[in-house]
Amino acid sequence: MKIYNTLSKRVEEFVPLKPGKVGMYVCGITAYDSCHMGHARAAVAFDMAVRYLRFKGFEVKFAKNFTDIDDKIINRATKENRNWKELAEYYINEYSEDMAGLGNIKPDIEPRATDHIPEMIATIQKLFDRGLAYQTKSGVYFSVRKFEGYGKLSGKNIEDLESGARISVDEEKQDPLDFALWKAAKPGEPEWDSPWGKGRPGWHIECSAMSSKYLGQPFDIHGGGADLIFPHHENEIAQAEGACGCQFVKYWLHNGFININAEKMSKSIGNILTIREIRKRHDFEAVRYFLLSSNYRSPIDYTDTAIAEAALGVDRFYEMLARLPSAGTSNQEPSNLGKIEKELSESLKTAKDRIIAFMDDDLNSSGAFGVIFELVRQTNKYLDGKTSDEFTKWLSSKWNELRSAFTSIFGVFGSSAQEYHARRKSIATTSKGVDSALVEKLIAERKDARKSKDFAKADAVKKQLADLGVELRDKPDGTTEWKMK
RNA sequence: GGCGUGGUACCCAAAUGGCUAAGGGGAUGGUCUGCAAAACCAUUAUCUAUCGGUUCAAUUCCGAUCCACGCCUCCA
Repeated sequence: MKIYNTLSKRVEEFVPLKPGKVGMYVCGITAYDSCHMGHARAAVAFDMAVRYLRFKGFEVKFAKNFTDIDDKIINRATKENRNWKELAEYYINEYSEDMAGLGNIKPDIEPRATDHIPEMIATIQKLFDRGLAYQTKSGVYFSVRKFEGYGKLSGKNIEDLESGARISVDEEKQDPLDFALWKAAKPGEPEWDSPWGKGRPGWHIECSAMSSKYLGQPFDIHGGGADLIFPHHENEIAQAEGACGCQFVKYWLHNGFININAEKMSKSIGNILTIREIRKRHDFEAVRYFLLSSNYRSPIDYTDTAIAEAALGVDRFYEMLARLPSAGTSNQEPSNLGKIEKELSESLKTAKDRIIAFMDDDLNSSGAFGVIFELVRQTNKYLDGKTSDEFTKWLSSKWNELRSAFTSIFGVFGSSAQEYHARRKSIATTSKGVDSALVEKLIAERKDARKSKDFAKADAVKKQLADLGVELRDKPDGTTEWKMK
Protein backbone atom coordinates (compact mmCIF):
# COMPACT_ATOMS: atom_id res chain seq x y z
CA MET A 1 0.00 0.00 0.00
CA LYS A 2 1.12 3.50 -0.77
CA ILE A 3 0.56 6.74 1.08
CA TYR A 4 1.53 10.34 0.49
CA ASN A 5 4.22 11.44 2.89
CA THR A 6 4.39 15.19 3.50
CA LEU A 7 8.01 14.76 4.53
CA SER A 8 9.12 13.51 1.12
CA LYS A 9 6.29 15.20 -0.79
CA ARG A 10 5.59 12.04 -2.69
CA VAL A 11 3.55 8.90 -2.58
CA GLU A 12 5.59 6.19 -0.91
CA GLU A 13 5.23 2.49 -0.27
CA PHE A 14 4.06 2.06 3.30
CA VAL A 15 6.45 -0.13 5.26
CA PRO A 16 5.91 -0.10 9.03
CA LEU A 17 8.91 -0.01 11.32
CA LYS A 18 7.90 -3.31 12.88
CA PRO A 19 6.29 -5.82 10.54
CA GLY A 20 2.56 -6.05 11.05
CA LYS A 21 2.39 -3.23 13.59
CA VAL A 22 1.59 0.43 13.18
CA GLY A 23 1.95 3.25 15.67
CA MET A 24 -0.13 6.25 14.71
CA TYR A 25 -0.56 9.61 16.39
CA VAL A 26 -2.98 12.32 15.33
CA CYS A 27 -3.23 15.82 16.72
CA GLY A 28 -6.53 16.21 18.45
CA ILE A 29 -8.11 19.38 19.70
CA THR A 30 -7.45 22.21 22.05
CA ALA A 31 -10.49 21.88 24.27
CA TYR A 32 -11.82 25.42 24.49
CA ASP A 33 -14.80 25.47 22.10
CA SER A 34 -17.29 23.28 20.24
CA CYS A 35 -15.85 21.33 17.36
CA HIS A 36 -16.60 22.19 13.78
CA MET A 37 -16.69 20.55 10.39
CA GLY A 38 -12.95 20.96 10.00
CA HIS A 39 -12.41 18.76 13.03
CA ALA A 40 -14.95 16.35 11.61
CA ARG A 41 -13.07 16.08 8.37
CA ALA A 42 -9.72 15.48 10.00
CA ALA A 43 -11.21 12.95 12.37
CA VAL A 44 -13.06 11.04 9.65
CA ALA A 45 -10.03 11.04 7.35
CA PHE A 46 -7.75 9.51 9.97
CA ASP A 47 -10.47 7.23 11.24
CA MET A 48 -10.62 5.85 7.70
CA ALA A 49 -6.84 5.48 7.66
CA VAL A 50 -6.86 3.52 10.93
CA ARG A 51 -9.79 1.40 9.81
CA TYR A 52 -8.11 0.58 6.54
CA LEU A 53 -4.79 -0.31 8.13
CA ARG A 54 -6.64 -2.66 10.47
CA PHE A 55 -8.58 -4.07 7.54
CA LYS A 56 -5.24 -4.81 5.91
CA GLY A 57 -4.31 -6.80 8.97
CA PHE A 58 -2.02 -4.35 10.73
CA GLU A 59 -2.14 -4.17 14.46
CA VAL A 60 -2.65 -0.44 14.93
CA LYS A 61 -2.00 1.50 18.11
CA PHE A 62 -3.82 4.78 17.61
CA ALA A 63 -3.30 7.80 19.85
CA LYS A 64 -5.00 11.17 19.67
CA ASN A 65 -4.28 13.86 22.20
CA PHE A 66 -6.31 16.46 24.02
CA THR A 67 -4.66 19.79 24.66
CA ASP A 68 -6.21 20.71 27.98
CA ILE A 69 -3.96 23.58 28.95
CA ASP A 70 -3.36 26.51 26.65
CA ASP A 71 -3.77 30.29 26.32
CA LYS A 72 -7.10 29.88 24.57
CA ILE A 73 -8.48 27.71 27.35
CA ILE A 74 -7.29 30.11 30.02
CA ASN A 75 -8.67 33.13 28.18
CA ARG A 76 -12.04 31.58 27.62
CA ALA A 77 -12.28 30.32 31.18
CA THR A 78 -11.46 33.79 32.47
CA LYS A 79 -13.98 35.38 30.17
CA GLU A 80 -16.76 33.01 31.18
CA ASN A 81 -15.67 32.98 34.81
CA ARG A 82 -15.22 29.23 34.79
CA ASN A 83 -12.51 26.96 36.03
CA TRP A 84 -10.10 26.19 33.20
CA LYS A 85 -10.00 22.50 33.99
CA GLU A 86 -13.76 22.22 34.08
CA LEU A 87 -13.97 24.07 30.77
CA ALA A 88 -11.50 21.73 29.11
CA GLU A 89 -13.31 18.73 30.55
CA TYR A 90 -16.60 20.01 29.16
CA TYR A 91 -15.30 20.37 25.62
CA ILE A 92 -13.46 17.07 25.75
CA ASN A 93 -16.75 15.38 26.57
CA GLU A 94 -18.48 17.25 23.80
CA TYR A 95 -15.79 16.21 21.34
CA SER A 96 -16.08 12.58 22.35
CA GLU A 97 -19.84 12.71 21.80
CA ASP A 98 -19.39 14.38 18.42
CA MET A 99 -16.86 11.80 17.32
CA ALA A 100 -19.04 8.88 18.37
CA GLY A 101 -21.96 10.50 16.57
CA LEU A 102 -19.93 10.67 13.38
CA GLY A 103 -19.16 6.98 13.64
CA ASN A 104 -15.49 7.35 14.43
CA ILE A 105 -13.72 4.60 16.32
CA LYS A 106 -12.34 5.76 19.64
CA PRO A 107 -8.54 6.01 19.65
CA ASP A 108 -6.74 3.46 21.79
CA ILE A 109 -5.10 6.21 23.79
CA GLU A 110 -6.29 9.76 24.37
CA PRO A 111 -3.52 11.38 26.35
CA ARG A 112 -4.01 14.79 27.92
CA ALA A 113 -1.29 17.37 28.20
CA THR A 114 -1.79 18.02 31.90
CA ASP A 115 -1.33 14.33 32.70
CA HIS A 116 2.11 14.41 31.11
CA ILE A 117 3.92 17.35 32.64
CA PRO A 118 6.80 15.17 33.92
CA GLU A 119 7.33 13.67 30.45
CA MET A 120 7.43 17.12 28.92
CA ILE A 121 9.85 18.37 31.53
CA ALA A 122 12.09 15.37 30.82
CA THR A 123 12.04 16.16 27.11
CA ILE A 124 12.90 19.78 27.74
CA GLN A 125 15.71 18.70 30.05
CA LYS A 126 17.16 16.58 27.26
CA LEU A 127 17.05 19.59 24.97
CA PHE A 128 18.98 21.57 27.56
CA ASP A 129 21.52 18.76 27.83
CA ARG A 130 22.04 18.88 24.11
CA GLY A 131 22.32 22.64 24.01
CA LEU A 132 19.11 23.23 22.09
CA ALA A 133 17.19 25.07 24.78
CA TYR A 134 17.78 28.22 26.78
CA GLN A 135 16.00 30.07 29.51
CA THR A 136 14.91 33.70 29.66
CA LYS A 137 12.70 35.62 32.05
CA SER A 138 9.58 34.63 30.12
CA GLY A 139 10.36 30.95 29.86
CA VAL A 140 12.33 28.28 28.10
CA TYR A 141 12.84 28.40 24.35
CA PHE A 142 13.95 26.07 21.62
CA SER A 143 16.89 27.33 19.64
CA VAL A 144 15.77 26.78 16.07
CA ARG A 145 19.08 27.66 14.47
CA LYS A 146 20.89 24.99 16.44
CA PHE A 147 18.69 22.23 15.08
CA GLU A 148 19.93 21.05 11.77
CA GLY A 149 17.13 20.26 9.40
CA TYR A 150 14.63 22.74 10.73
CA GLY A 151 12.08 23.24 7.95
CA LYS A 152 12.40 19.83 6.35
CA LEU A 153 8.72 19.02 6.76
CA SER A 154 7.24 22.30 5.62
CA GLY A 155 9.85 22.94 2.94
CA LYS A 156 10.84 26.24 4.46
CA ASN A 157 14.29 27.51 5.18
CA ILE A 158 15.28 29.66 8.08
CA GLU A 159 16.31 32.63 5.93
CA ASP A 160 12.92 32.79 4.22
CA LEU A 161 11.13 32.57 7.51
CA GLU A 162 13.39 35.20 8.97
CA SER A 163 12.68 37.65 6.18
CA GLY A 164 8.94 37.14 6.46
CA ALA A 165 7.30 40.20 7.89
CA ARG A 166 4.81 38.32 10.01
CA ILE A 167 7.18 37.01 12.63
CA SER A 168 6.68 38.76 15.90
CA VAL A 169 9.82 40.09 17.51
CA ASP A 170 10.25 39.21 21.12
CA GLU A 171 13.15 40.90 22.88
CA GLU A 172 13.51 37.95 25.21
CA LYS A 173 14.18 35.43 22.49
CA GLN A 174 17.60 34.96 20.94
CA ASP A 175 16.00 34.53 17.57
CA PRO A 176 12.52 35.47 16.41
CA LEU A 177 11.92 31.92 15.18
CA ASP A 178 12.59 30.32 18.54
CA PHE A 179 9.47 28.94 20.16
CA ALA A 180 8.40 28.35 23.74
CA LEU A 181 8.98 25.01 25.43
CA TRP A 182 7.99 26.22 28.87
CA LYS A 183 6.14 29.42 29.68
CA ALA A 184 6.93 31.12 32.96
CA ALA A 185 3.94 31.41 35.25
CA LYS A 186 1.84 34.54 35.21
CA PRO A 187 -0.22 35.54 38.24
CA GLY A 188 -3.55 33.79 38.43
CA GLU A 189 -2.76 31.23 35.76
CA PRO A 190 -2.41 27.51 36.27
CA GLU A 191 1.17 26.48 36.96
CA TRP A 192 3.37 23.49 37.56
CA ASP A 193 6.79 23.16 39.16
CA SER A 194 9.76 22.67 36.91
CA PRO A 195 13.55 22.97 37.07
CA TRP A 196 13.06 26.38 35.42
CA GLY A 197 10.55 27.68 37.88
CA LYS A 198 6.79 27.55 37.98
CA GLY A 199 5.02 27.65 34.67
CA ARG A 200 3.24 25.65 32.03
CA PRO A 201 4.26 23.81 28.88
CA GLY A 202 4.39 25.36 25.43
CA TRP A 203 1.95 24.03 22.88
CA HIS A 204 4.21 21.89 20.73
CA ILE A 205 6.04 19.97 23.44
CA GLU A 206 3.08 17.84 24.49
CA CYS A 207 2.79 16.07 21.16
CA SER A 208 6.51 15.28 21.01
CA ALA A 209 6.53 13.96 24.56
CA MET A 210 3.25 12.03 24.53
CA SER A 211 3.61 10.43 21.10
CA SER A 212 7.09 9.18 21.96
CA LYS A 213 5.89 7.90 25.30
CA TYR A 214 3.09 5.78 23.91
CA LEU A 215 4.41 4.84 20.49
CA GLY A 216 8.17 4.93 20.95
CA GLN A 217 10.56 6.83 18.77
CA PRO A 218 10.57 6.66 15.87
CA PHE A 219 6.97 5.65 15.20
CA ASP A 220 5.13 5.10 11.94
CA ILE A 221 2.47 7.68 11.21
CA HIS A 222 1.76 11.16 12.46
CA GLY A 223 -1.32 12.92 11.15
CA GLY A 224 -3.13 16.20 11.43
CA GLY A 225 -4.66 19.05 9.45
CA ALA A 226 -2.61 20.65 6.70
CA ASP A 227 -2.43 23.84 8.71
CA LEU A 228 -0.42 22.07 11.39
CA ILE A 229 2.51 21.36 9.07
CA PHE A 230 3.97 24.67 10.04
CA PRO A 231 4.81 25.51 12.69
CA HIS A 232 3.34 22.80 14.91
CA HIS A 233 4.63 19.65 13.26
CA GLU A 234 7.88 21.26 12.23
CA ASN A 235 8.45 22.13 15.86
CA GLU A 236 7.44 18.69 17.05
CA ILE A 237 10.14 17.24 14.84
CA ALA A 238 12.71 19.71 16.08
CA GLN A 239 11.93 18.92 19.72
CA ALA A 240 11.65 15.17 19.42
CA GLU A 241 14.63 14.66 17.16
CA GLY A 242 16.63 17.26 19.02
CA ALA A 243 15.99 15.52 22.34
CA CYS A 244 16.48 11.98 21.10
CA GLY A 245 19.04 12.36 18.36
CA CYS A 246 17.04 9.97 16.24
CA GLN A 247 14.21 10.11 13.73
CA PHE A 248 10.80 11.07 15.12
CA VAL A 249 8.21 9.91 12.57
CA LYS A 250 8.41 7.90 9.37
CA TYR A 251 5.25 9.03 7.56
CA TRP A 252 3.53 12.40 7.93
CA LEU A 253 -0.08 12.57 6.72
CA HIS A 254 -2.11 15.73 6.40
CA ASN A 255 -5.74 16.24 5.54
CA GLY A 256 -7.01 19.09 3.39
CA PHE A 257 -9.18 21.92 4.55
CA ILE A 258 -12.89 22.38 4.43
CA ASN A 259 -14.41 25.58 3.14
CA ILE A 260 -17.91 26.78 3.82
CA ASN A 261 -19.65 27.99 0.68
CA ALA A 262 -16.26 28.47 -0.98
CA GLU A 263 -15.07 30.62 1.89
CA LYS A 264 -12.51 29.75 4.47
CA MET A 265 -14.16 28.79 7.71
CA SER A 266 -13.10 31.23 10.35
CA LYS A 267 -14.33 32.90 13.47
CA SER A 268 -13.87 36.34 11.99
CA ILE A 269 -16.10 35.56 9.00
CA GLY A 270 -18.51 33.95 11.42
CA ASN A 271 -19.18 30.89 9.30
CA ILE A 272 -18.13 28.23 11.77
CA LEU A 273 -20.30 25.17 11.41
CA THR A 274 -20.24 22.99 14.46
CA ILE A 275 -20.57 19.25 14.25
CA ARG A 276 -23.58 19.19 16.52
CA GLU A 277 -25.36 21.71 14.35
CA ILE A 278 -24.76 19.60 11.25
CA ARG A 279 -25.81 16.43 13.01
CA LYS A 280 -29.20 17.96 13.73
CA ARG A 281 -29.80 18.45 10.04
CA HIS A 282 -28.07 15.48 8.47
CA ASP A 283 -27.56 11.81 9.10
CA PHE A 284 -24.00 10.89 9.99
CA GLU A 285 -23.70 8.53 7.02
CA ALA A 286 -24.40 11.37 4.63
CA VAL A 287 -21.78 13.48 6.36
CA ARG A 288 -19.22 10.68 6.23
CA TYR A 289 -20.01 9.88 2.63
CA PHE A 290 -19.63 13.55 1.76
CA LEU A 291 -16.29 13.76 3.54
CA LEU A 292 -15.03 10.54 2.00
CA SER A 293 -16.23 11.24 -1.53
CA SER A 294 -13.12 13.21 -2.37
CA ASN A 295 -9.46 12.62 -1.62
CA TYR A 296 -8.55 13.33 2.00
CA ARG A 297 -5.81 15.70 0.90
CA SER A 298 -7.94 17.91 -1.37
CA PRO A 299 -9.73 20.93 -0.08
CA ILE A 300 -13.50 20.45 -0.06
CA ASP A 301 -16.33 22.89 -0.07
CA TYR A 302 -19.15 22.38 2.38
CA THR A 303 -22.60 23.46 1.27
CA ASP A 304 -25.94 22.18 2.48
CA THR A 305 -26.66 21.18 -1.09
CA ALA A 306 -23.50 19.08 -1.20
CA ILE A 307 -24.54 17.17 1.92
CA ALA A 308 -28.07 16.77 0.60
CA GLU A 309 -26.65 15.30 -2.60
CA ALA A 310 -24.45 12.98 -0.60
CA ALA A 311 -27.54 11.91 1.32
CA LEU A 312 -29.24 11.00 -1.96
CA GLY A 313 -26.31 8.75 -2.74
CA VAL A 314 -26.67 7.05 0.63
CA ASP A 315 -30.42 6.74 -0.02
CA ARG A 316 -29.66 5.02 -3.25
CA PHE A 317 -27.54 2.46 -1.49
CA TYR A 318 -30.18 1.67 1.13
CA GLU A 319 -32.96 1.56 -1.49
CA MET A 320 -31.06 -1.25 -3.11
CA LEU A 321 -30.33 -2.94 0.19
CA ALA A 322 -34.02 -2.97 1.02
CA ARG A 323 -34.68 -4.96 -2.14
CA LEU A 324 -32.36 -7.79 -1.12
CA PRO A 325 -33.85 -10.59 0.94
CA SER A 326 -32.31 -10.54 4.39
CA ALA A 327 -32.92 -14.20 5.11
CA GLY A 328 -31.97 -17.25 3.12
CA THR A 329 -28.53 -16.53 1.79
CA SER A 330 -26.31 -19.01 0.05
CA ASN A 331 -22.60 -19.25 -0.55
CA GLN A 332 -23.17 -21.40 -3.57
CA GLU A 333 -23.06 -19.57 -6.86
CA PRO A 334 -25.50 -21.16 -9.28
CA SER A 335 -24.37 -22.14 -12.75
CA ASN A 336 -26.22 -21.42 -15.99
CA LEU A 337 -26.21 -17.67 -15.62
CA GLY A 338 -27.80 -15.24 -18.02
CA LYS A 339 -25.95 -12.22 -19.35
CA ILE A 340 -27.01 -9.83 -16.60
CA GLU A 341 -26.24 -12.36 -13.88
CA LYS A 342 -22.86 -13.08 -15.37
CA GLU A 343 -21.96 -9.43 -15.44
CA LEU A 344 -23.16 -8.89 -11.90
CA SER A 345 -21.43 -12.00 -10.67
CA GLU A 346 -18.17 -10.85 -12.19
CA SER A 347 -18.48 -7.45 -10.53
CA LEU A 348 -19.35 -8.98 -7.18
CA LYS A 349 -16.33 -11.21 -7.27
CA THR A 350 -13.89 -8.47 -8.20
CA ALA A 351 -15.37 -5.64 -6.13
CA LYS A 352 -13.35 -6.21 -3.00
CA ASP A 353 -10.06 -6.35 -4.86
CA ARG A 354 -10.92 -3.24 -6.80
CA ILE A 355 -11.73 -1.40 -3.61
CA ILE A 356 -8.48 -2.56 -2.07
CA ALA A 357 -6.57 -1.43 -5.17
CA PHE A 358 -8.06 2.04 -4.85
CA MET A 359 -7.41 2.25 -1.13
CA ASP A 360 -3.88 0.94 -1.47
CA ASP A 361 -3.23 3.94 -3.66
CA ASP A 362 -3.09 6.66 -1.01
CA LEU A 363 -6.54 5.91 0.40
CA ASN A 364 -8.58 6.68 -2.70
CA SER A 365 -11.96 6.50 -1.05
CA SER A 366 -13.84 8.15 -3.92
CA GLY A 367 -12.69 5.42 -6.27
CA ALA A 368 -13.85 2.82 -3.76
CA PHE A 369 -17.31 4.38 -3.58
CA GLY A 370 -17.48 4.28 -7.36
CA VAL A 371 -17.04 0.50 -7.23
CA ILE A 372 -19.93 0.16 -4.80
CA PHE A 373 -22.31 2.30 -6.81
CA GLU A 374 -21.52 0.52 -10.02
CA LEU A 375 -22.51 -2.64 -8.24
CA VAL A 376 -25.69 -1.01 -6.93
CA ARG A 377 -26.78 -0.26 -10.48
CA GLN A 378 -26.06 -3.77 -11.68
CA THR A 379 -27.88 -5.25 -8.71
CA ASN A 380 -30.96 -3.12 -9.34
CA LYS A 381 -30.86 -4.05 -12.97
CA TYR A 382 -30.84 -7.73 -12.11
CA LEU A 383 -33.66 -7.32 -9.58
CA ASP A 384 -35.73 -5.44 -12.16
CA GLY A 385 -35.49 -8.31 -14.59
CA LYS A 386 -36.02 -12.04 -14.32
CA THR A 387 -34.68 -13.24 -10.99
CA SER A 388 -33.90 -16.69 -9.71
CA ASP A 389 -34.05 -17.63 -6.04
CA GLU A 390 -30.73 -19.36 -6.17
CA PHE A 391 -28.90 -16.42 -7.67
CA THR A 392 -30.64 -13.91 -5.43
CA LYS A 393 -29.57 -15.86 -2.36
CA TRP A 394 -26.02 -15.94 -3.54
CA LEU A 395 -26.20 -12.25 -4.40
CA SER A 396 -27.36 -11.46 -0.88
CA SER A 397 -24.56 -13.36 0.69
CA LYS A 398 -21.99 -11.65 -1.53
CA TRP A 399 -23.43 -8.29 -0.61
CA ASN A 400 -23.27 -9.13 3.09
CA GLU A 401 -19.64 -10.00 2.70
CA LEU A 402 -18.84 -6.88 0.75
CA ARG A 403 -20.85 -4.65 3.00
CA SER A 404 -19.07 -5.88 6.08
CA ALA A 405 -15.70 -5.11 4.47
CA PHE A 406 -16.90 -1.73 3.29
CA THR A 407 -18.32 -0.83 6.68
CA SER A 408 -15.17 -1.79 8.47
CA ILE A 409 -13.14 0.47 6.19
CA PHE A 410 -15.42 3.50 5.92
CA GLY A 411 -17.89 3.26 8.75
CA VAL A 412 -20.88 3.65 6.43
CA PHE A 413 -23.50 1.37 4.87
CA GLY A 414 -23.52 -0.79 7.96
CA SER A 415 -27.09 -0.14 9.08
CA SER A 416 -30.14 -2.07 8.02
CA ALA A 417 -32.36 -0.26 5.55
CA GLN A 418 -35.02 0.03 8.26
CA GLU A 419 -32.63 1.57 10.76
CA TYR A 420 -31.34 3.96 8.17
CA HIS A 421 -34.75 5.15 7.07
CA ALA A 422 -35.96 5.52 10.62
CA ARG A 423 -32.95 7.66 11.46
CA ARG A 424 -33.25 9.77 8.37
CA LYS A 425 -36.96 10.28 8.91
CA SER A 426 -36.48 11.29 12.49
CA ILE A 427 -33.80 13.85 11.62
CA ALA A 428 -35.81 15.27 8.75
CA THR A 429 -39.10 15.58 10.64
CA THR A 430 -37.39 17.14 13.64
CA SER A 431 -35.34 19.63 11.67
CA LYS A 432 -38.31 20.59 9.49
CA GLY A 433 -40.84 20.48 12.28
CA VAL A 434 -43.11 17.93 10.63
CA ASP A 435 -45.57 16.00 12.81
CA SER A 436 -45.34 12.28 12.03
CA ALA A 437 -48.79 11.60 13.48
CA LEU A 438 -50.34 14.13 11.11
CA VAL A 439 -48.52 12.55 8.17
CA GLU A 440 -49.82 9.11 9.12
CA LYS A 441 -53.34 10.49 9.44
CA LEU A 442 -53.20 12.09 6.00
CA ILE A 443 -51.84 8.92 4.47
CA ALA A 444 -54.78 7.01 5.94
CA GLU A 445 -57.18 9.55 4.42
CA ARG A 446 -55.55 9.16 1.06
CA LYS A 447 -55.74 5.40 1.33
CA ASP A 448 -59.52 5.57 1.85
CA ALA A 449 -59.88 7.93 -1.09
CA ARG A 450 -57.88 5.62 -3.30
CA LYS A 451 -59.94 2.66 -2.22
CA SER A 452 -63.08 4.40 -3.40
CA LYS A 453 -61.27 5.50 -6.56
CA ASP A 454 -61.61 9.13 -5.57
CA PHE A 455 -58.28 10.00 -7.17
CA ALA A 456 -58.94 13.73 -7.11
CA LYS A 457 -59.13 13.65 -3.34
CA ALA A 458 -56.19 11.26 -3.09
CA ASP A 459 -54.08 13.61 -5.13
CA ALA A 460 -55.17 16.60 -3.09
CA VAL A 461 -54.01 14.89 0.09
CA LYS A 462 -50.83 13.92 -1.63
CA LYS A 463 -50.23 17.52 -2.64
CA GLN A 464 -50.81 18.58 0.94
CA LEU A 465 -48.16 16.13 2.09
CA ALA A 466 -45.79 17.19 -0.64
CA ASP A 467 -46.05 20.75 0.65
CA LEU A 468 -44.80 19.48 3.99
CA GLY A 469 -41.88 17.91 2.17
CA VAL A 470 -43.28 14.40 2.47
CA GLU A 471 -42.86 12.04 -0.41
CA LEU A 472 -45.01 8.93 -0.75
CA ARG A 473 -44.37 5.54 -2.12
CA ASP A 474 -47.18 3.09 -2.73
CA LYS A 475 -46.06 -0.46 -2.20
CA PRO A 476 -47.48 -3.37 -4.18
CA ASP A 477 -49.08 -4.76 -1.02
CA GLY A 478 -51.27 -1.68 -0.66
CA THR A 479 -49.30 0.01 2.10
CA THR A 480 -47.75 3.41 1.65
CA GLU A 481 -44.28 4.36 2.82
CA TRP A 482 -43.18 7.94 3.20
CA LYS A 483 -40.01 9.87 3.52
CA MET A 484 -38.88 13.44 3.76
CA LYS A 485 -37.68 14.96 0.53
C1' G B 1 8.18 38.18 -1.24
C1' G B 2 8.98 32.62 0.09
C1' C B 3 6.81 27.60 -0.03
C1' G B 4 2.89 24.46 -1.81
C1' U B 5 -1.78 22.61 -4.19
C1' G B 6 -5.28 22.50 -7.93
C1' G B 7 -7.94 23.76 -12.77
C1' U B 8 -11.86 16.97 -15.88
C1' A B 9 -19.28 17.57 -18.32
C1' C B 10 -24.80 21.81 -15.58
C1' C B 11 -22.76 20.68 -10.11
C1' C B 12 -19.57 17.28 -7.06
C1' A B 13 -15.68 13.88 -8.25
C1' A B 14 -12.17 9.41 -9.84
C1' A B 15 -8.79 7.66 -13.53
C1' U B 16 -5.30 7.07 -17.50
C1' G B 17 0.93 7.85 -22.29
C1' G B 18 -2.93 4.60 -26.89
C1' C B 19 -8.80 0.44 -25.63
C1' U B 20 -16.28 3.04 -24.01
C1' A B 21 -12.39 9.58 -19.52
C1' A B 22 -15.38 5.78 -13.09
C1' G B 23 -19.17 7.04 -9.73
C1' G B 24 -22.91 10.43 -7.34
C1' G B 25 -26.36 14.56 -8.06
C1' G B 26 -29.14 17.27 -11.82
C1' A B 27 -31.64 17.65 -16.69
C1' U B 28 -34.42 15.53 -21.07
C1' G B 29 -36.98 11.34 -23.32
C1' G B 30 -38.77 6.30 -22.45
C1' U B 31 -40.43 1.60 -19.48
C1' C B 32 -43.27 0.80 -14.95
C1' U B 33 -47.45 3.33 -12.03
C1' G B 34 -54.72 5.43 -11.36
C1' C B 35 -51.02 9.62 -10.75
C1' A B 36 -46.49 9.45 -8.39
C1' A B 37 -42.10 7.54 -5.96
C1' A B 38 -38.23 3.96 -6.45
C1' A B 39 -35.77 1.22 -10.17
C1' C B 40 -34.11 0.34 -15.13
C1' C B 41 -32.94 2.02 -20.37
C1' A B 42 -31.31 6.11 -23.67
C1' U B 43 -29.23 11.02 -24.15
C1' U B 44 -26.19 14.77 -21.32
C1' A B 45 -17.08 15.67 -21.93
C1' U B 46 -14.96 14.01 -30.14
C1' C B 47 -12.92 15.92 -24.91
C1' U B 48 -9.76 17.02 -19.61
C1' A B 49 -7.96 26.08 -18.32
C1' U B 50 -4.77 28.27 -22.58
C1' C B 51 -0.41 28.06 -25.66
C1' G B 52 3.93 25.56 -27.02
C1' G B 53 7.37 21.10 -26.64
C1' U B 54 8.72 15.66 -26.21
C1' U B 55 6.41 11.20 -28.53
C1' C B 56 4.16 6.92 -33.64
C1' A B 57 0.50 8.54 -29.75
C1' A B 58 -0.79 13.35 -24.11
C1' U B 59 -6.07 14.97 -20.69
C1' U B 60 -1.99 12.11 -18.53
C1' C B 61 5.31 13.82 -19.26
C1' C B 62 8.08 18.88 -19.81
C1' G B 63 7.89 24.38 -20.22
C1' A B 64 5.29 28.98 -20.30
C1' U B 65 0.84 31.76 -19.46
C1' C B 66 -3.84 32.67 -17.13
C1' C B 67 -7.06 31.56 -13.08
C1' A B 68 -8.37 29.71 -8.14
C1' C B 69 -6.82 28.26 -3.41
C1' G B 70 -3.75 27.10 1.03
C1' C B 71 0.50 27.89 4.40
C1' C B 72 4.34 31.42 6.01
C1' U B 73 0.46 34.30 13.05
C1' C B 74 -3.62 30.74 16.87
C1' C B 75 -6.08 27.15 13.66
C1' A B 76 -8.32 20.42 11.68
